[in-house]
Amino acid sequence: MRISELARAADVPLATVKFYLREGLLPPGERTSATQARYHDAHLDRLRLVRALTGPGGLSLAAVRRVVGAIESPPEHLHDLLGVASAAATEPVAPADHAGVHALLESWGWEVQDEDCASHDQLATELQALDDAGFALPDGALESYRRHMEEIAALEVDSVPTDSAAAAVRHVVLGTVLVEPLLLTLRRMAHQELSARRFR
Amino acid sequence: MRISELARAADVPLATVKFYLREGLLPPGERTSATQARYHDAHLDRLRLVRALTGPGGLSLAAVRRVVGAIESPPEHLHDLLGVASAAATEPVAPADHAGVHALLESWGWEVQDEDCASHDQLATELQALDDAGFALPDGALESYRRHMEEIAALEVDSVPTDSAAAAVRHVVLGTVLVEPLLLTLRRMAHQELSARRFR
DNA sequence: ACTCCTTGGATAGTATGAGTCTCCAATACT
DNA sequence: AGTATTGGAGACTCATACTATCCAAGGAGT
Repeated sequence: MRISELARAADVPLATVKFYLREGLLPPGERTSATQARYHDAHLDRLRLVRALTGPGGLSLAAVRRVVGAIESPPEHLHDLLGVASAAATEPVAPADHAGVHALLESWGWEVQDEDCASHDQLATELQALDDAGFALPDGALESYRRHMEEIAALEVDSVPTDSAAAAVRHVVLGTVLVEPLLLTLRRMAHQELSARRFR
Repeated sequence: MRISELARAADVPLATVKFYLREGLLPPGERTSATQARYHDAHLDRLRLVRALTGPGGLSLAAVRRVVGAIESPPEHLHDLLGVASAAATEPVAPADHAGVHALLESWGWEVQDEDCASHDQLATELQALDDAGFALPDGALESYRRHMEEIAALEVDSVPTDSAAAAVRHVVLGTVLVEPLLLTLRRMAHQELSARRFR
């Protein structure tokens, strides 16, 4: 298909498609002449992926760039792949003091540490922010959060397709990014529901 | 304290404090003369709240404006208060078709519907996004997500302080906004951990 | 009283992110 | 032949969240 058809098919303004091409979020089409190129279903899929990630997923273009980078050069080991995909979708955070976090993880029996400890910094930063805001988590809350997230993650890890690397990355990225708002909305709705029962 | 002391105490640039005053995120100080005003601990608390919400909480100033609005005119019924606080912290979304969502909620025994259905629109939009991206939730995933979020919410609703309206709003807003990134990070770390066990 | 600092208020400027618009000469369809 | 479309480049726009500059009035230290 031609660029204008691609744009129409994905319901994205032509100027934006050109912009994504310039930014390398979309690979260039297959040139048929000096002023013409042809695009395929793969381009359409990619374009839809970009829109899903920037729109509902709320990712910045920088994060999307990392994600498509991960898709285009998948590491050979499936486990690393998941890590890369998940890291790509996360905004990087400044290094923090994560001694406390290490102790916590150990008490949970979590042994993985990505060598740069990015997720530890993340967690430490977030706990610090709660503290700075003068918000104390209720007793056992963190433990309970961990337990629930672990169960959710278990379900999700089991459903990752193991046949093709591309499919696995796609699944992991979308599952990570698009399910997040869903979880948060369910939590907020549950707050509504339970507070109605409790206080009315 | 004077404005410069306020700024220093909260570790916020003076120019930014002035900006927040202009924007109404910080109430004006108590005037002592034509060119002087005095600020109190309440101002410092507010300033720290704003920074916690915009920084780690990741809220836009528009959302912060809604939140402080909710804090300044608290509805008299505690339940409504929670709803307002939680709605204030959410970016509004365009109305969507939520017939399917209604059916879903009914099957969960969730009966609350805020009259404008904002959270239903939210949920419907997110499910739609998943669908548009060609991502099918594994069987029973949604149900499982709901169950876990309900349990988390139950814990949280029980820990809301019921003594003062201001304390309740503060708790709800911070708990909603600052715990969100925490939950997501735990989920991602759990993915790492479980995928390591599963695929290595 | 004199000097220098700080304040509130207003206006203007900056940085970043994410597009959007305009032109162009070179094709491509009809 | 004539109109429409293309790729490419550059400039422009819009929003958000600050920063910076300027000012005249008012306080503080000597």
